Amino acid sequence: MTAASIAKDLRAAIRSGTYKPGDRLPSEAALMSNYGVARMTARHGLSMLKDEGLTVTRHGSGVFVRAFEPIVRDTTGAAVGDSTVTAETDETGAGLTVRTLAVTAEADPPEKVRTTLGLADGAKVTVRERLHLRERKPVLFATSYLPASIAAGTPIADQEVGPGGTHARLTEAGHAPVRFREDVVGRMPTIEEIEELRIEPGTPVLSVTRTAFTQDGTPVEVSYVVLDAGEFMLRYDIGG
Amino acid sequence: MTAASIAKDLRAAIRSGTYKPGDRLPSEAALMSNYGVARMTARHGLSMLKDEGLTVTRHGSGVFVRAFEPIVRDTTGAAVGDSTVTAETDETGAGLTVRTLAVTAEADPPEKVRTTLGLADGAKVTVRERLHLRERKPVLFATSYLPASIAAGTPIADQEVGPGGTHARLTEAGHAPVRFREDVVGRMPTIEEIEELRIEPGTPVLSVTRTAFTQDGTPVEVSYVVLDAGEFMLRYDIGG
DNA sequence: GAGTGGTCTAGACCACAAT
DNA sequence: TTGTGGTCTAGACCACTCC
Repeated sequence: MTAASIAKDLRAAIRSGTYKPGDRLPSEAALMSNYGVARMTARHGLSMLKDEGLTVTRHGSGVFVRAFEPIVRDTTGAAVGDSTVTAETDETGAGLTVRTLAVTAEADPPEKVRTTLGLADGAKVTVRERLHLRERKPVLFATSYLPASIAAGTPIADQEVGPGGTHARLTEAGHAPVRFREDVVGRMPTIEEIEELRIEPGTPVLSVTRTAFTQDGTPVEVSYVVLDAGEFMLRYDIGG
Repeated sequence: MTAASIAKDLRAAIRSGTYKPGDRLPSEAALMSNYGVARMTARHGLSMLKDEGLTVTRHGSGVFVRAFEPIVRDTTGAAVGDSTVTAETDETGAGLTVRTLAVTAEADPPEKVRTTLGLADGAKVTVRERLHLRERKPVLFATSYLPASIAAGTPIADQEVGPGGTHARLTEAGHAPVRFREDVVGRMPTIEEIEELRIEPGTPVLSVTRTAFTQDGTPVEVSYVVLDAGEFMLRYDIGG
């Protein structure tokens, strides 16, 4: 019962404000003597808080109370900042930087993508991979798939899509996306995501599958977006 | 490095399908002899998988690969099933049961609620607390606040709100909600949420703050919804 | 160098599950 | 009763941070 009770005490202290975001918690050695327990027990108590996302540990330095100052991502997929911003721009109002990692003009789609886009066997897709950074820390990773029959040969298949992003290019090509579906799940990150987004232990990710449709209901883009849940709030405005 | 490598091996085996959802992983004793490590090391390797949400442990029985068969919750807040369903009904198409835990006709609002609803100091709110269950397992907890000036004296302040739920009653009272905002964050559950929703270790929650507005932009309801992320997918259809 | 967290060992006792 | 996971002890060595 002791590891759990250490966690309970510290949790209560954090909630009550005894320890504020950024503050250092007692060291393992301190907990050992305060509670008269073995080191592994003190450690286990602290690790519970880490698993709950309440704390972050810094090797050689200490255990600190975590803060949450989310980036608000609105319905359009843009981060909400000072002014209206669009996705795919270099700098959003929320201090986000977008880095285009890779663009492939023609690739074989994963089966899931092929069926979502309603493509024939053997049809190719254009793939865009992007990483969003907040003050140099990666916070969002997105992979978009578009039918190569639409995207190849347009700026969508280039490293730089130009002003307005892929949606502007799609519109110019007569495939204006007007309807979107976002499916959101929360889960713990994979090892790859932990490395890619440098995710703190105890932090889940939000996994968003976004599909864009034209007026006649044809899907023109499917995107898989993984967001560090410690950095984001998703905002959906419905109706009006 | 051994605990991590045990986790790595098992993770790879799960991903490759060697162990399928529901399968039992090797016991701690088996891992000890297979890898020639101490028990705590084998345990640590297994606990990593648990923290990643890949496995569930059953005391006295074993460690099992986890499944994910999400309930789809659509934009209206209803679970998507066989037919069109509405929130607040007893049985939704997805086999969800709604239990109304408590209804308070007049209560003092938390400060956050008071400002969101734009209430004067001292104004009261009607509070509704509901729990959704999937085959007896609680999966969603919701607390709704409405201005008592609107809700008190109507069926909204009763245990049973009647057909169509609170929104139908609000509409009848001339406060039809037509616009909604949902703010979604992912995080690890609190201890209370773990108990209330019986959440598996390594499972985050989705925390949704839902605000309903009338035609003239007046907020008429704010709801705080906590969903077991191991059970739900949120679906947002935008535009059209 | 002193203090911090990260990992591992070898053993103990307890609680729960299946039989 | 046997095998499983849950918890704890007491000690070791390592890696990182800060002074």
